[in-house]
Amino acid sequence: MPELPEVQTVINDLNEALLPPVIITGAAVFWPKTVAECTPSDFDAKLRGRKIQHIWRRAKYIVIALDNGLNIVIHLRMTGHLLLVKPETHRDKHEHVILYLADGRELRFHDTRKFGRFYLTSDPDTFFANIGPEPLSKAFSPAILTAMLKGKSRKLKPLLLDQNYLAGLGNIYVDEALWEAKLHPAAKACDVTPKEAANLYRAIVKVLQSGLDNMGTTLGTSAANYYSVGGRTGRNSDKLQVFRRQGQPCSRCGALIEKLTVSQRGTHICPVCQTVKPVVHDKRCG
DNA sequence: GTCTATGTTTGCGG
DNA sequence: TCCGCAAACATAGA
Repeated sequence: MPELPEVQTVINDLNEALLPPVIITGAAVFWPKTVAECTPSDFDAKLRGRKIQHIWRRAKYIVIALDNGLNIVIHLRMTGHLLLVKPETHRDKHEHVILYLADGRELRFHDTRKFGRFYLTSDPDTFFANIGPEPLSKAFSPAILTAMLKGKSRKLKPLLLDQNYLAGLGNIYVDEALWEAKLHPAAKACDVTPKEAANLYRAIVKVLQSGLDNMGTTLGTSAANYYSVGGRTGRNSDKLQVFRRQGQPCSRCGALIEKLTVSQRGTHICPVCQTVKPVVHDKRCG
């Protein structure tokens, strides 16, 4: 569910809500698989008494830095949410982890599908060693994207979804960025010209920035959908041009948006704006 | 009731 | 290298 803008919104809300720095007095785990490679009692023992220094993001991971160099790394996967609540709040059956805070509040992890994971690491650099560049950082540019696409025979959609290539994009923002750049999700990476790559770069930055500006994309109203700490929903669904808009007109050309499957993922395109590029090379790239 | 799809990631086999 | 498929789970919607 959450992609870069949603994860960043959660982090922004947490950083605001957890000032001044607060101490974790204990932890409870109700679904052990949520806490990877650590038993519930180990998890509690390692976090007890630690002060939360600050919270930051890498790709779709939330990193909670503690005062002893340990970091809680959280991936929300499809349906994970973090909630900051008063202790008397009834614990929902989908709340699988609770961090007890010294000021009385509780940071709870709610995850209907139980795909979300907590990790503990003292070495974030190693933990994130294989993750691709952050699209909104200086580590990413039109020239870098052009170089990344070069020689790759994969289709654009699975390439952009691959966190080891580029960090933070998921199904929504990939579809939106490809529409924005007028590129077909099934086009081969190596067929993208440098000029098109520059357009794609700008499109990625634009759709992510729109998501951030609107505090994320919330698609429905059920608990399985994205909302930030405190239950706030994002407003970016109003800005979507193709995602789950099949049958509706393209805002650029009026053609009806179509839904297809590319690399086993539901994919939304304007069939007129996003034409499939002809195969330039016979076999491979470069 | 039944069947399908789901915003993520990983691992397997061809 | 790349792709298709399955799995980890639960629920909403048709």
